[in-house]
Amino acid sequence: MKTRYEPADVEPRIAQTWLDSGITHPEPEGDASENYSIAIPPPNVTGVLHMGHALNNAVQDTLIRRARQQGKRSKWILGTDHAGIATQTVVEKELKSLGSSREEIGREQFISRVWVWRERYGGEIIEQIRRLGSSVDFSEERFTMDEDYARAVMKVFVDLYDKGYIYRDRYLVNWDPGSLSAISDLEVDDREVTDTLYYIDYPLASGHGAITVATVRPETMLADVAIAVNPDDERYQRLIGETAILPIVGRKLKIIADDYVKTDFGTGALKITPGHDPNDFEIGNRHGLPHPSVIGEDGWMEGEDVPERYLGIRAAEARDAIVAELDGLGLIERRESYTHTVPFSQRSGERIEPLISLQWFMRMDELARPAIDVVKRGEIRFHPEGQGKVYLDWMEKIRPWCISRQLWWGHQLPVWYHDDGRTHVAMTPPDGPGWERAEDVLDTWFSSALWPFATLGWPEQTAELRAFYPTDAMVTSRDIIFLWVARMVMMGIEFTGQIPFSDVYVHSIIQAPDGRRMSKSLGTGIDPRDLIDGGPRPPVFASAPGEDPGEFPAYGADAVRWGLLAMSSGQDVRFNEEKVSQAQQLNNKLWNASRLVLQRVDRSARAEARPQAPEDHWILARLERARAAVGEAIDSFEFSRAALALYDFVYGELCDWYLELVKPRLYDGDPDTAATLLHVLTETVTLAHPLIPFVTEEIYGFIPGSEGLLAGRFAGASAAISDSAAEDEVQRAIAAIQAIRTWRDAADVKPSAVLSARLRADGYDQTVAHLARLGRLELSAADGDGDAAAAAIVIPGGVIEILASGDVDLDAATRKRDAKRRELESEIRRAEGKLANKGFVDKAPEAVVAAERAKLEALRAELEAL
RNA sequence: GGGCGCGUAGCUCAGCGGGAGAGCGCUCGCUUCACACGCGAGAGGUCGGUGGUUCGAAACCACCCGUGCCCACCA
Repeated sequence: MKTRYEPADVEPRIAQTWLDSGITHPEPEGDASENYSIAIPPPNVTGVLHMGHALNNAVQDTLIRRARQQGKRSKWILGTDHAGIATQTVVEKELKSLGSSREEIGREQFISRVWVWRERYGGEIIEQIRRLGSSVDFSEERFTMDEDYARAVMKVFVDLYDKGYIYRDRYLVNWDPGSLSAISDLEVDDREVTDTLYYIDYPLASGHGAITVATVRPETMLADVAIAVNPDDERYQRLIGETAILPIVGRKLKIIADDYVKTDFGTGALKITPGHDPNDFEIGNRHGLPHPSVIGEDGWMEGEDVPERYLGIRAAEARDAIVAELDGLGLIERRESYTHTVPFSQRSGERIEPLISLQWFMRMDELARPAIDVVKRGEIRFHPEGQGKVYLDWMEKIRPWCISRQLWWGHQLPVWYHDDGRTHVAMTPPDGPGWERAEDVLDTWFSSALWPFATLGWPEQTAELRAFYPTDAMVTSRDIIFLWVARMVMMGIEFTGQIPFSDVYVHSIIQAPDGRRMSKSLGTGIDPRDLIDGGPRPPVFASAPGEDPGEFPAYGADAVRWGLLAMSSGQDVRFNEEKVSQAQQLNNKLWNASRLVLQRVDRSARAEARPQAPEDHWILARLERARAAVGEAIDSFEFSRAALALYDFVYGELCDWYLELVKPRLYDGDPDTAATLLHVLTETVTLAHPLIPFVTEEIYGFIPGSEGLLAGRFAGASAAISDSAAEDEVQRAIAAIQAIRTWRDAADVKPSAVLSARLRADGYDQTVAHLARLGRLELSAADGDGDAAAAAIVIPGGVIEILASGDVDLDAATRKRDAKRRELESEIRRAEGKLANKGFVDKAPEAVVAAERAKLEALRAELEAL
């Protein structure tokens, strides 16, 4: 065993061992109530691992390993998502670089090309997941485009259509001119844009004056169908019901009244263009207005309402031309610069063009109702709780979902249209001539919504489905609660009659160290692999702009996992490398603590708790507390608490004190000590294993008598071991040793100097040797006589008298004693004041008052001893 | 416009009704036979502000200031 733990030497080997052992593949036996399962949020096949995945995986692996330790059949369902737009875009780019395009090679060719691409690169992310140590069931990998999965998707579509949830309609959609597809509200980002707000006069039909409207999109005026004002707006009362003339086109526009119109914005008069604006679309519907269109799906002007001179030019050009024409007519009253937010496509980055389009929609309100109830009733719990409210708020006002996409890569709709206008929706094509299959595919999230059960073989009633559905936890980040989590709940209930999972853990989004989002293009993104195996730090780590940020050391997957868990909380957090480094040190510490034990115990020794001394009882009690603390933290999804509780135990109790106290007996080769140490070591790596699986597995392999893999080791429930007398004694000894060290430092005593001293204190019967060794004292019995004390160190229950020695700076020691006295006096005053307060004594709980009294007594005794 | 958070040591954060904590950084000391990715000791905070509840507030309430995110249809 090396003096340093080298994760790069260990982790890949251990990962392979786990893979070969089969422990991650449970047999599909029993039912879901006794088993444990998690469905992984399927990464995109185009994906590479990012920090979000790393944290997401760390959390799930911690949960699944803990469940496995508790003896449950535990399955972590693995798979990837076909990710419609993202994947199509990547392959299209590749085609473009070859000088071709999807249009050129045609749909069939294109799709087979995507499959080839997927074969080649789709496995990379799986490889990366393995490198993280994630104990997913690698033997069964799902893909949302697999045949079985596709069948489930088709069945769901057909069923929902038959039930009347899915329908086809002309509706205003978010049209993405970049991907040439409709997209859902959730795939849209708002960005701030500065536009020109034009005030345009629309002459009144009466010939008396004009009504002025404000718009940032004059080109859409060709599709205006009305002008709306607020019914309470006194300025326009008399005009309601009148008619205005649409400039350029000459169409008559009725002036209508609608509450939507704000009186304090623009002119208070709003041109109504239902074909190109979501609000106008709603207003138009309320008033039974038509919704003509003047902009096509490609962003060019088209339609019967477009004058010939504007046909076939881009909307942006049309805007300039129309503004020029209006200027010529003297109808533009004024212009204003106007900054507002407008929607952009998340994928293509293009500005959304709201268009009337014939699309497939899904009515959500009825499906939402039971999905709301299960959260309200607490059958599905969100962690942190607040996220449940976010979910409920969204569900309460859910809107129809546009599920068709004008893409090629995805689940093609099981829909056929006939020349004569008939529509056939079924799992199988219709008979006879004249039918053609719908070209559209489904929104990727439609298939993702079936993930927890379609991955287990649904709609077949498979053994896997029985054993592992419903799953237990869903681990995800906030940004896909609506896109994914909500839809899984709705579909799960609708098609299986059961909730798909009982706990939703919403983890942090890891931000760059400077608080910006992590992104490659910003230079803020971190590739977890660079953290694990070593690699360049991104520019954001530079101490000054332009400076070389250097390289990450090879921290290893354990360190990255522990670091991320320690960082994470209920809210977004900034990445800080120190936590990863802290984890590296923890791993190294555990490694070296193991070396201490393993190099000194006999190979025939076996782990068994055989406590002899007070510190043995103490560490066994502390171990149980740590097990309880870590376990409870994991069970309540408080991972940073779990990580830090482990750290505190390993450093603050095991290494700093127990190993130091036990060394003499260990060096003596005492068999009881060896057995107890092996027991403590085994239980420590077991308790740490869900958080840092690699290093603990490696250590476990070196423990004499260890059997099988730690990853498969059963960790029983915490036993109630406690020995308060021993615990008190050791705590007292620790405090005493610390006091001695502090005193020595203040008195300028060389660390190597051994001082003669007398112990005049009670309660150290079994720990006096520890005081002497770790305090570097030559202790003689307190017989009252002997040399005069040169100084006194206050320890719990008495003092240690230091006899005169050239090693002691008496002045410094005196200063130290005086400082201590002042500190004690001040604390005594505080305690006395508190106890003199009638309110405190009368109203505070008795235990609190008693504790305060005891504290005062102890303080007085200490002062007295000085 | 609604909603959810957050402001605690130089930095990143924990604590969430009874004597201010961790890691890193900083200072001093130490080749102590597991570990210098180490060991020991120490400095450093009017817990964003104001008011209130309470015997007692960093914690609970109100308001204010600062800050982050999510949702939403002001042209």
